[in-house]
Amino acid sequence: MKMTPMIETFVMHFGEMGSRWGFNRTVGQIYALLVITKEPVSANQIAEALSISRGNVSMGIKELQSWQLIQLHHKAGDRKDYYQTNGSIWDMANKVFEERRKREMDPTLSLLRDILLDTAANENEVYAQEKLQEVHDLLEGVTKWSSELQRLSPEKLDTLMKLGSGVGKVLDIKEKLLKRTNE
Amino acid sequence: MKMTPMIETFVMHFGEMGSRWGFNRTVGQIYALLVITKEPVSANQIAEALSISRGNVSMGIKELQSWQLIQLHHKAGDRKDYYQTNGSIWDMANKVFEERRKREMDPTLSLLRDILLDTAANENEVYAQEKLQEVHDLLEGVTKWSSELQRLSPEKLDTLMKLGSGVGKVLDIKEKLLKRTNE
DNA sequence: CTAAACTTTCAATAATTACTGAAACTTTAG
DNA sequence: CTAAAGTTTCAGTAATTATTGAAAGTTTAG
Repeated sequence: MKMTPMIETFVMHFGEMGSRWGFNRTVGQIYALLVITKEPVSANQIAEALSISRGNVSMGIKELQSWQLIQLHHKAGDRKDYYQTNGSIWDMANKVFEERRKREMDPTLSLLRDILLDTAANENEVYAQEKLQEVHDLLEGVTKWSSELQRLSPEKLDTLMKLGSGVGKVLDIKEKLLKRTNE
Repeated sequence: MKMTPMIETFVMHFGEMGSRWGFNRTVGQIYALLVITKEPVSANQIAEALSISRGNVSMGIKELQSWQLIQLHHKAGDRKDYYQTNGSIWDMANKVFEERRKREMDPTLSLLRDILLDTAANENEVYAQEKLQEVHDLLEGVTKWSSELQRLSPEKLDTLMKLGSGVGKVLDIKEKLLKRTNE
């Protein structure tokens, strides 16, 4: 499978960005290739298109499957495994976001909970615990908020996003309504 | 400067997480140390506490300054440079978030814009461009939304976070109000 | 201006992470 | 059951990234 220059540009760029998004270059390239290819692609085709080893493709696929970003697809009368992306771009963003939360926030949150159970041994630790409490509360807030946003329907999320900072006005309206109810 | 076990646990953990948050281990450790230390700390104290070279501390400090996460602080009659964290924990989260957006989304967004200006050379590229357009729109939406959220006052943001998925109901109310106005 | 006190830079090297490819394993057609 | 067609694993190696420490640079007291 040969990539056209346009497609190659994107695939290579996505590879470079991959490491910033929490996966390695190869994984990024494989995913990009699957996103912009309509037909399911075999592991050998991936290896050929990206000029990487078959073994590397296998590990990349495993990684993408663990992120639930790709799907296995079989063709009748063909023993090869074919792959394609799983879900819409929006689903992809959600998955990446959730996976990153798990890797980037959950371990810290858990450690902070443990530390905050300990009793401070001196004034330095008292100050430290205050700060750690703040970090904990922030992480917990973001975690809860993001998991609740994910429970929102895509349409609502879309409305919310389009609203942008206009959300401030909507919050004001809510405040007023609440006040009126309480009066 | 000697760290107590509690403080060391946190500092080391933050170092490990650092690489997942977009900076390296040393930078994470230095920042953690500054967060939980009330008094400004000198570069030499940092090197001693973390058992790393003076040069490495210098580079770490440079990095943290570029993220605008720490501040220089001078003590009267002392030529040494002392450092302390800049702003609240919430400010820190904002800075990290913005910095990551710059590194993780802006370059891709810019590349996608360029590619989308090209004319598709064949049917594969037509399909590819459709997908790239989706990715572009998603990234642009998130970018715009996050920059608008940052413009919101901390109190509003707090309200919004606490609201969680309840934001759905508020959006419904807004819809109804709009309808009434249009009738 | 000079030298002491401090900071930064960067080439060399250490540590980490990713990739290859051959061997082991799995599945299925015949 | 056997062999062919495919996939996965993993030890060795390549590539990348982080760290050290000595040298160069900067600032200021005297």
